Amino acid sequence: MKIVFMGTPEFSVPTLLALSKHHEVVAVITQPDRKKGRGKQMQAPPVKELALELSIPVLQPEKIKNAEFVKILKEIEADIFVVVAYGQLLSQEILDMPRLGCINIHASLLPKYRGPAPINYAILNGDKTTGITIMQMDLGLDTGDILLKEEIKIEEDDTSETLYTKLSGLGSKSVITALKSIENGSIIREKQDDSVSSYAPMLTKEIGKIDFSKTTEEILNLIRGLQPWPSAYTSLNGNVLKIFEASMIEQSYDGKFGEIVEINSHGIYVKTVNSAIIIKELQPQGKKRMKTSDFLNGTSIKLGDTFT
RNA sequence: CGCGGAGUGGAGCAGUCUGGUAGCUCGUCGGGCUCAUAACCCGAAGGUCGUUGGUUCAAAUCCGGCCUCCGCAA
Repeated sequence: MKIVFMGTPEFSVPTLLALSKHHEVVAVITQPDRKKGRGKQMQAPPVKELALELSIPVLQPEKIKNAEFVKILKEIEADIFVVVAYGQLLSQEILDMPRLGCINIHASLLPKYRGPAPINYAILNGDKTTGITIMQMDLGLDTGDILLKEEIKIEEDDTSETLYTKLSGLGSKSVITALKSIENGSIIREKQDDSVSSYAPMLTKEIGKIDFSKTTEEILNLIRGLQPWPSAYTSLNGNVLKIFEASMIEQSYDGKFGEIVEINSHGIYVKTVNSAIIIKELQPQGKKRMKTSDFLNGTSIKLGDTFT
């Protein structure tokens, strides 16, 4: 099939790669290069880099709804648009443009976790499974008819980072399957049940602040669910510490919430409402991410110090 | 030119203000102790102090350029 691909971040990359092997990708539409990072360096989206490697024409409209650009899109005369984390909303005019409409990969089992941060919220809420959904796009935000769903287990040691990779790979396989069914007419469209839908809003820095008066499980989910950004964080003696890896211990301790109740070769034990978390990997302000044992070699913290 | 922190043996840090023998904790290697150990004791190796110019009798330390890493903000 003749496909126009729309996507931007790393998540979209495996799908573009898979499509390029099975179909004719005639154009890649991605967000414009943006200033990123500390300096002001312009950076190309990951999808653009792959597209250039594959010698597929890249288009980067500031606004895809722009009349001028819509005209260009139309002239391409694609069979279908495949959209994966593109970052701009499409108009009805664009949705209607290709013969087979537009399909989208979403990283949750819709109608659960519509919106921009489905992977993170699956972990934050302690879900045991999640998955990806291929849907026929409509004007709403992730409200289109479901074409295909694939479920995947969330492992104990999964973080939003590892899940991101898994789901992005799964999505790239599923979209090929879905396209096959679309092509031979065997696809079945299923309406979403709005009454059980939920929304996963954009992440903010603020939600990463660890509240040690919560349970150990909740805190560990926070740590796992916000990687690699925005990260769970706390502070000690006025310095911000990001926490990257921690585990639980089933034992209750005396002391204030957030107090260091034990330090040993396993890590730093911090009291929570029901037990303690053991911090194993962290990152002090201005420093690199490091193992707790390394951190302890150069810092003088002691029992009774409290994270706030 | 967005704000700020940092580059010192393999790791994490101190020393830099107030130039003058390179230090701490851990790891590594050798030996000892122990039923045994990630524990303890003794000893050893390992660093052109990011790079490059300058100031000086003398620079990790003071001054200038460059490179790299990171936090914040976007």
